[in-house]
Amino acid sequence: MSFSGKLRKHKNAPEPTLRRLPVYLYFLEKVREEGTINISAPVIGKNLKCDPTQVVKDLSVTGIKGKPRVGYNTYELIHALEEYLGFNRTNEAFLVGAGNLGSALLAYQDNQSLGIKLIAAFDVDTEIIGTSIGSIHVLEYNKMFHLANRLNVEIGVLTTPNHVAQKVAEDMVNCGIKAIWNFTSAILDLPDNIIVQNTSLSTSVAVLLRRLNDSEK
Amino acid sequence: MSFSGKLRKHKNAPEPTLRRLPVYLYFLEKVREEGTINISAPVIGKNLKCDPTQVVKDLSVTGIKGKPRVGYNTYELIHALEEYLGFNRTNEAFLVGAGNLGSALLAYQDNQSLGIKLIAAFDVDTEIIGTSIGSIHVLEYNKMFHLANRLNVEIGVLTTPNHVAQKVAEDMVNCGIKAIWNFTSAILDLPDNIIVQNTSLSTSVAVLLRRLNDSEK
DNA sequence: TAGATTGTTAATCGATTAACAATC
DNA sequence: TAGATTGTTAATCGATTAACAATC
Repeated sequence: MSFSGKLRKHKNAPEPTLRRLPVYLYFLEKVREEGTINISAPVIGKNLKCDPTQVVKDLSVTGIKGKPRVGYNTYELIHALEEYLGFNRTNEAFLVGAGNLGSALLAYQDNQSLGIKLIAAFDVDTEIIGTSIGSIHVLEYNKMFHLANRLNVEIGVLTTPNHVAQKVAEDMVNCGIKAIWNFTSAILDLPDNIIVQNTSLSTSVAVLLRRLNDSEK
Repeated sequence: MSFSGKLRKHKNAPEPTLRRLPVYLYFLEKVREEGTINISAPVIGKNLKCDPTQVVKDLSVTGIKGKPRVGYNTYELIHALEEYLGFNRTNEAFLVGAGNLGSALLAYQDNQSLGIKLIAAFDVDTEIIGTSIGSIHVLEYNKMFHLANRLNVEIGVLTTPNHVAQKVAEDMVNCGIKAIWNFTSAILDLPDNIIVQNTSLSTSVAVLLRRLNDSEK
């Protein structure tokens, strides 16, 4: 048995659980707006069409306690989820590649929170450098290196064409970026301590098509 | 033991496997361009940083056979993966909500295949109705019902604001759409036979932030 | 033939589900 | 008090990993 020096505030959630937590959070925010003060796992499960036992288990990772017969306090639960997921911190990020997908993300966050805050966008296309998307200016790519020194940005969003993705990712790492949200199909080869979160659209399509084909026997 | 009438051509892959298959496919296409004729699971594993045993198991769902000492024929494997994933069929789809994210998807598919083909886009905003994004015209939302009768579209892509998502999804179902690729945060309540593939951006962010926080002890 | 790789079967690991005691 | 719900522990289910025989 080992004692890791600093006490863990939260339990470590398995990834499937982690992926469900933002869904609960969105649902709870909707429910709070309707003025609901307490909500139970069975009610959450009914709305989200999932097993109430699993809801209880998932929510337990936040450390929040519910009351038998009553359920959880909506406000407390939202707060605990935001804290657990890190959504209440600023999480500033750079975006590289202000093309279609990139500008969609930039515009998106004006209306709805992503969980991270894009504070600057970079591109090499002189046609879009200097323009603004949402409230963010698109800057010359080379400016990234200079800006990275001043601001202490740890997250990079990669929405470039596939063929430059590896190079840009390496540049991001040199700028001190620790985690890359990769929307390209490129397979990034980076130091082990760098976190790469791949979000390929094909993955979702693959799952959708398969379920569709299976349903048609 | 039951005999299900029609012989299954392929094995049923677990979802984690399914999610990895497009990654193999992308890598193999890159490798084919370089002229590689045969490729083994250990080589794939080394490049994609995953376990060679798992590669073998994953690829086996396609039914393709490799040769000991040699590996798999690149071309055959790509073909089998495309077939298994359904990427070689047209998979025509409607998109509703030609805002930021919607237009990004429309423009995206001009450069790179999504695995599905968006053939029409609909919106209610008179400012964008009549415009073209990529090679697709944005049509008046009400036209969807008429067009759905003529074309036999089974897939709907939902990129509307959250508050209209449920209504649009119901309309899609009434148009005969069987599978919905949902980019909104809305929790859709639809008949059980309708396939809903949720692709929420927050989910990815949640996983990324957690891994980042964990890495910082 | 020797050695590398496939492919299958068994063992392990982890997540989900079920059962039940605690409690409000 | 009775009943509903939490929360924990055990059982099940499924995916990953390991072991090894088959084979080119």
